[in-house]
Amino acid sequence: MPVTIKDIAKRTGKSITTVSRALHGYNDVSPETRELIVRVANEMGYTPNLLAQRLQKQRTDTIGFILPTFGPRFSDPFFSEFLAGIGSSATKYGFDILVSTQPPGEKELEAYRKKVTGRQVDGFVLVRTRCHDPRIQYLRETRTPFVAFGRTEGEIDYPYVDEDGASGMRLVVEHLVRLGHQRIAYISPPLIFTFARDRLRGVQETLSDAGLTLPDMYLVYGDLTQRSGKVQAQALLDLFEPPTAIIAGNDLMAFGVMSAIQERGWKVGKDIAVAGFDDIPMSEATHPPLTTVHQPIYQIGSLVTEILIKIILGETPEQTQYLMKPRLIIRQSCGAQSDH
Amino acid sequence: MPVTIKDIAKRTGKSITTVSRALHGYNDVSPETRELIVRVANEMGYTPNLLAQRLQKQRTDTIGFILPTFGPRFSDPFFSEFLAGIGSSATKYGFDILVSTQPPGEKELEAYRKKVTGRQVDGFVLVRTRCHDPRIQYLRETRTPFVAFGRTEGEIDYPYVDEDGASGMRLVVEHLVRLGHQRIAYISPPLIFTFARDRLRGVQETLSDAGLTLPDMYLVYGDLTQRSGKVQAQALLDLFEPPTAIIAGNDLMAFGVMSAIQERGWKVGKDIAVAGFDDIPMSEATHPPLTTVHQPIYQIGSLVTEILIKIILGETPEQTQYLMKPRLIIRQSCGAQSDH
DNA sequence: TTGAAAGCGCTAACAA
DNA sequence: TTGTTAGCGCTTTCAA
Repeated sequence: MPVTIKDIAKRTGKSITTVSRALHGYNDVSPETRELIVRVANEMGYTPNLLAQRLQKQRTDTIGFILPTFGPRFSDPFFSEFLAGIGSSATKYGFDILVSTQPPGEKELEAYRKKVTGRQVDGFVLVRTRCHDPRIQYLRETRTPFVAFGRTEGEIDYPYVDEDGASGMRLVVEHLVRLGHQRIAYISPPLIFTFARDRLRGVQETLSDAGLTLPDMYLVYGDLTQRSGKVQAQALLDLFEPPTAIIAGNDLMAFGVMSAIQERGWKVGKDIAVAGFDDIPMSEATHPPLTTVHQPIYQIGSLVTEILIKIILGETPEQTQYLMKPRLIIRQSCGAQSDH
Repeated sequence: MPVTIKDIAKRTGKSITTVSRALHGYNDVSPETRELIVRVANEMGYTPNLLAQRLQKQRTDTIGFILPTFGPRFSDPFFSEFLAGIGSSATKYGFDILVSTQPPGEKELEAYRKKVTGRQVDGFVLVRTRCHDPRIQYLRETRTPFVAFGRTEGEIDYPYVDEDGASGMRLVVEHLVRLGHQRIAYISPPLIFTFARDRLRGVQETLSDAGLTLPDMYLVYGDLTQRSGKVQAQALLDLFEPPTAIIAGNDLMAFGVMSAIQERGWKVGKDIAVAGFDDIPMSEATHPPLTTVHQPIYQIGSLVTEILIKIILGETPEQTQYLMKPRLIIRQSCGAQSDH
């Protein structure tokens, strides 16, 4: 049986109230009493029942995070790293993380609703925002605190952290153009995601600034997995006039592109250039190492969570919308030598 | 303000008790009363306060999972997939998952203790068990339900699911020996992990059964990351008599090995064979696709959680210790053609 | 400086 | 079939 303040009260001959106050370090308890109570509490191995504490306080010190899983082979390294980032801030502020898994769709909102109305969490961290995101709408309506990694379309005002995907792609395209590429293809993630539209826009605009275009046959779509990157790349390579460079909307797909190329006996970075986006740890260990746009996922997870917690605590964060400037990591997959 | 049963009681003119009973579908409530209460509850948008419910029930319907993070670039895809597996079972039984992050070490046990004594969780899912695992000792002492993915050393009896790593490595080594390899090197994960010892044992025993050995210079250690796989492989390739095959203790390190080989202009699967362990999704998309041992991470996560929940619910699972038989996935990184 | 008492929202034993 | 009452473990007003 776990120790309660009642047990401590009995043991010390003090009242429950006094015990509670002593344990919280209030100054309306005599030093001797406090000393006694604290000592006994330690001896008995007391730790507060957080459920009771929270019921009383009407605050859970818990943030919610719902993983958008897509079935068994769901292993985007993104989420491990992001979760680690959330965890670092949560721990720092003594918050817990309540995680559940739920594929986007009908029942998704239900999962959020249950946690909100069940008063299980004080707020949410959102990822993979969509252009029209029902989650954001719902959380705003219910005035539930949340911070998102990613933006939506339209003029809705809410706290977010995002990386400027358009600028990121600008760096990539400019790099390729500088290397002399004219026929550049792009494998885009599904356009329901806002980041996908941003990145596509970045590709198109930069291409057009350089006097080039992204013809329809060079624009294909993948589902963010390596497998789809490979499949789409195969189609691109089968074209009568295949591209000389392929940009993938994320690193995972870029890996697929590389293996499609290598399967034909061609050399990545020599016969054909490949670039990705995200700079997941694995991208420096591929052959050749992947040129990509760095995205500090851990730091973003950590920042998002910190903002959220401040909002929950009623502090007003000095800034609630961050648009991070991306950085191009030049490795060897585009043929250029690394700069450092 | 959220709706409580008190509000419903007031509105319907019934007592709090009756409302509670009607909402739970007890049969000692008249049909009309029940119908009325349920209707009003829906109208008012009632959902129970889970905190209160749990405080009363003395059960949290929550399982704990502590991620062993190792700093910013923590993105082992293993955890995403495993967590998705946990989530699938948890959702099925209406359980929540409380996640926190904590690197192994001094404060690790503290993290478990806080959740246990704070009565925040009903039990734990453990991963990456170590040969002598303080977490298991602690949870057993406090009689906290838990199920582990992985075993420990010694004769401690507890519920676990594990894959037979020794048999897995046997399949790999036999495959390589069959292909004619005599000089086989092995990059082992840190031996504090039980799975690392199992896999090493499997390599050594099978080698010795085949009349071969694993000389000291062919046994090196990595930390499970691609980077370390690469570094260790470079050392192996620099040997006066380099191995003709390199087995990595996990897929991530195997990727590192492949890129070390390719960096020298050699061909994986032709000049030198490479094998991994885990069969993470990415391993079929590398170039060449990686021969490895399949580990159904999602299913294991799901099974572990299901067993745990049954234990928590007081049911006696028919079986609490699973040792899964591994399956070799032959792709092209060892030079053999895929079977299917 | 201390304690009695109320209440957070809920469940359940008991009585009516 | 229904309501009264107590209590889960805690915090906090209020009065002493």
